[in-house]
Amino acid sequence: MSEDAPFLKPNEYRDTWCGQVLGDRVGEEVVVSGWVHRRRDHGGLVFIDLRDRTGMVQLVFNPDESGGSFDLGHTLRPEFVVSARGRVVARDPGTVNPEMATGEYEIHVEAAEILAESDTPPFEIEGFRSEVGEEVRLRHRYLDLRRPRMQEAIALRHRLVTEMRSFLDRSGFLEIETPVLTRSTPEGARDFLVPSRQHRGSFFALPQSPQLFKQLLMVSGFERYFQVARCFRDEDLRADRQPDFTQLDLEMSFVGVEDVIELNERLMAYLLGQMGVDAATPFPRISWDEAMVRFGTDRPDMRFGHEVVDLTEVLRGTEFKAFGGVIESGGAVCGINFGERDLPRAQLDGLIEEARELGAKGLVWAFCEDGGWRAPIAKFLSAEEQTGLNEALGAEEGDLMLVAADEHHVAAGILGGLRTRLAERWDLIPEGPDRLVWVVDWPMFEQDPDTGDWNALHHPFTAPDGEFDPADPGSAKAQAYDLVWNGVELGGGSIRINRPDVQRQVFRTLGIEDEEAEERFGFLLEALRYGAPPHGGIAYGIDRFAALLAGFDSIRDVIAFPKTASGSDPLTGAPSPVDDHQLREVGLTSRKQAPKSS
RNA sequence: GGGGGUGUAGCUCAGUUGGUUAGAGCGCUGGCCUGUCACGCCAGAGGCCGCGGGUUCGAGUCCCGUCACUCCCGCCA
Repeated sequence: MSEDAPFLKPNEYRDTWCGQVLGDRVGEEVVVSGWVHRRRDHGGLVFIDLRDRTGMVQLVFNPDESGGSFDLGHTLRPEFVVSARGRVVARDPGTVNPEMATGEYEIHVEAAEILAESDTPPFEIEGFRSEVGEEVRLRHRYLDLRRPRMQEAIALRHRLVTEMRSFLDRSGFLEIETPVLTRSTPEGARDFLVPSRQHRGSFFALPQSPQLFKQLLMVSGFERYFQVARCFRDEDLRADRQPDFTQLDLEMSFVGVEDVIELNERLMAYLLGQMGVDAATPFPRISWDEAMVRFGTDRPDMRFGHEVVDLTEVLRGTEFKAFGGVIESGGAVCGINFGERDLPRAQLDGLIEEARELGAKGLVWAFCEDGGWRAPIAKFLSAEEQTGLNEALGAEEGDLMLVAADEHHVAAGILGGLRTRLAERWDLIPEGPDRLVWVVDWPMFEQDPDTGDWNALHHPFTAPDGEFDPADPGSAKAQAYDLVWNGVELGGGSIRINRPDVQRQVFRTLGIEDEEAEERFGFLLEALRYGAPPHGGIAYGIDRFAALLAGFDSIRDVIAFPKTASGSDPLTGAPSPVDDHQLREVGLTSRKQAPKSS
């Protein structure tokens, strides 16, 4: 493991960590304890790899030196918990194991004791031959977590959080806890509900974030707050989404966008430095509008090009109906040049299928050939259009272009989605530093195309940039910012509204009338009447942060006890039915009896 | 809620056109082995082919349903 071994006060079980059996201990008598990692029984000689948190060391059971403990050596099995006393010896040159940190040394056992036996584990703690399925790992998570890779990931997460606390402490932030049992404020994600026994028929909700409480703490005058906060959202899961997850939440008073960004840029530079990440600083900024146009997403991966190009003007008036029709009805045609690439027809068809999964009605592929297009639809496009498209996309001989037509944001979104998916498959990401980027100048609202309702793009407490004109919500910009790391949304925040009249105005725009706002958020509106300072902050996804640092695709690998994609825990069997007595106490009846588990 | 993938021994997987007694590697158990380190050699045990139904003389294989895991879309202020 990379971390140094912790201080050890010798006791009956150990005076030395396994990973610390090195040259300076040769000739000494040591006591070590740990788990049997592997056993190599030669009959007259038994080798045991003993593992603890710090690493591994080889024990040798030898009839000349081990005495009565020699027979015990034969009975050891994987994952037995063993304590052994013996002498540290430098191995003969021919028997050194260069793969092992302690491979030049070994312990010649003089006495040993089995502290606990183990059933045969359902899978090898460190399988070299294949990766064990995730369901089995989660079912026996306590064994999965014994694997050095998992121990490192959990330790890395600890170091990340420790450095966060350290930096913020030095910067004058106070860590303050906020309630987990709180009030449901049904905005955004679905709430997890907890029935109240003392107030039958009423419910607590688990917080989706500490948003409102941290604003209240600013009203209270703490000025700088942070929290490593557990958050809960009852939505479907993904590789990067769990129903309960952890945020680094922070908030500051008497600040504007620049102040929050400045502090967080220093925080991130410090953390990345501590964690050994090579990242370019300062972090560039891109407006939300520009990100959507150039990359088709609000979380652009800036490590590589192949940006979205608007081809609408090149194709205005085209004979090809699939493009011309879309343009006439106000839509756009967008394309990406993916560079020189030779793909069989089947893979090109596969791309069309992937585009459909992303919501495309269709996708056109084309190769630049002899200055024109080689494509199934080439015959519908004039020579001028073909050369114009190649020029707009900067296409050279042999380049593959993918083109989609739809409303502009839809077409750009599809291509941006393909760009992200193809980045790794086609090795589009060059070697080089990581790219963190601030996405700024977010719109305050987006309009639901079906209902015409306005929804908050960030959240309803985000301060507008400048004076807010309720008559024109569509053009209002927010003082909001997201930090995006290699295309992953790492965190986001905003300056908050600190005036009750503005807050009411925003609620009204969102269709929350004064009476309803009073009912749901009255405590916040009231607090804002008692001298709320200008304030703003940000929240980071700690699980995602740790997963990126550890090189895992799924945040489950940096969470000790995560849930499966269907939101259950194979280890404990949660969620589970509860008996009628428990339900009666909280005044509930179950409409549907869940099947008894196990 | 929708789509894709997977489900066969403890683990990772193979299993042909529907055809005899379902295989491999690892692990496990027993035996042998004094320098191994993914030890080696010999022998052995181990199966509800996810579950339910159907087609068929015959189903791991085909059909229908269902469950679990996984990835994606929707959803995630």
